[in-house]
Amino acid sequence: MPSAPAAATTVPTRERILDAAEQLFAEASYDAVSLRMITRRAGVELALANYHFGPKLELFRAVVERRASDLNGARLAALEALPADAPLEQVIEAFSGPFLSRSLSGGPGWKAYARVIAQVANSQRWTSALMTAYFDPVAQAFLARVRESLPGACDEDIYWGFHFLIGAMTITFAETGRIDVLSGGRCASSDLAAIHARMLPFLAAGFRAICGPKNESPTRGSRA
Amino acid sequence: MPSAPAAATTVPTRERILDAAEQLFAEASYDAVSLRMITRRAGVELALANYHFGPKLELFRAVVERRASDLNGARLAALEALPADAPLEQVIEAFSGPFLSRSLSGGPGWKAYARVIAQVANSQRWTSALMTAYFDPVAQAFLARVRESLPGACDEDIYWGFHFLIGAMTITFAETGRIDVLSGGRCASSDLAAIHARMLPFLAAGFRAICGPKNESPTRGSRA
DNA sequence: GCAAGATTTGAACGATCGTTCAAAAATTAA
DNA sequence: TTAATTTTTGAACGATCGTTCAAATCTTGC
Repeated sequence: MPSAPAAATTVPTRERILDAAEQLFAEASYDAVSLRMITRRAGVELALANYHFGPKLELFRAVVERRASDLNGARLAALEALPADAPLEQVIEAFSGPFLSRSLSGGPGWKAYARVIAQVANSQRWTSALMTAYFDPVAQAFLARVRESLPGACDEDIYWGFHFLIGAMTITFAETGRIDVLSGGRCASSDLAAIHARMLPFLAAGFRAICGPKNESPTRGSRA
Repeated sequence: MPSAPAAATTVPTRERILDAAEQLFAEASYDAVSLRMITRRAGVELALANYHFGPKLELFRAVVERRASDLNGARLAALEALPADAPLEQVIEAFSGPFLSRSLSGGPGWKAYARVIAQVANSQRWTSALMTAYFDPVAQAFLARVRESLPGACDEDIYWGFHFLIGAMTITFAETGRIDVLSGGRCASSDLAAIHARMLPFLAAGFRAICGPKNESPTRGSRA
């Protein structure tokens, strides 16, 4: 850093470990990935993982943390750039767009990161320790904007709408490949363009359906 | 089975192992659960897991398989019981209802099973081996009914709608507890009644939004 | 050049993993 | 009752796990 980026700049050990861990944690669960697999892929000695990050859990946390601030910043900027009367579609786009575009064209690191986050978001194991710490503030900012664009909606409906939204986004970023099999190849998990064209209308319509100003009375007689 | 259910019928070893495995696989990932943890909870010797199920992967598969046929049967029955012109909401209900009701009031076994399936559905690891084998046939039957209730919709839109639906259902059954934290306790992951009241309208509206007979041209000028 | 600090190495620790196996116990069939 | 079969036991196998540590190496400040 002081003076010599002359030759091909070598990637620092810390980042090499993070890159390898990110890739492997994207492909398998936390427990299925060993520190030896990570350091082997990074091309460094096993003990360096502990030297730079401490216990394994801290390394995983560091993987989640590394790109979180950039993602959160982009999301917040997109939310703040919205006009005061932005329609729901634009609000959702401000939340999902930064993640989608990074996963689509941010390089293999972001692609892997998106899958790691999908794994984190779908397991109760990481909810309090990771999701709450790194993603809830932005989620709250997003929900505040959703509230503005759905006047009259009650908070609970909005929270549940957000819950379904996170589920749809999560399985999308997880890229399980099930839709590829199910559709006989007509759809591809990796086709983020197809996703982008459909996810927004789907989620916005869903939100509006449950956040309408008057829900039918829950004690309504009809049982169907 | 032959003649003597006289005293308190003891649970066969095979099922005790399956029950313990189901509980533990619901709480943690496949790799985080060891055969020793399973047999310890089941109160049997370690070697019995291998004796009855073979390798660990086969035990996991057996856990998934055990309740699959009952669930699939209930789903297919609900689909076939629909009138020919059933609206989309009823079709989705026929698919989600049997799972929701079992998770809600089918006992702790079904509750755990729902979380295991959520885990399976969200990881590419199990897609081909488990999801395709046990759940794709019913999914195809469901999609056929969806197609009928959305005349004019193209297949790709329906597949992507199903994809988002599975994502929303998956994160719901996973019960990560994130919505509990995010909402400050106003919503509960385990409140399946609240879910049931909102998931159907949300998903049906989403389907209709992307399966409309005419999508707006993707090259439409407006960039918002 | 030389001392001080940061980084890397290589090996080892105890623990736990999935799996295997021969012998004991329980069950079934005759 | 005996013989055949199924089920259970208890112990061990080699392998891999996360973590630790002292020594070696590299980097930095003087």
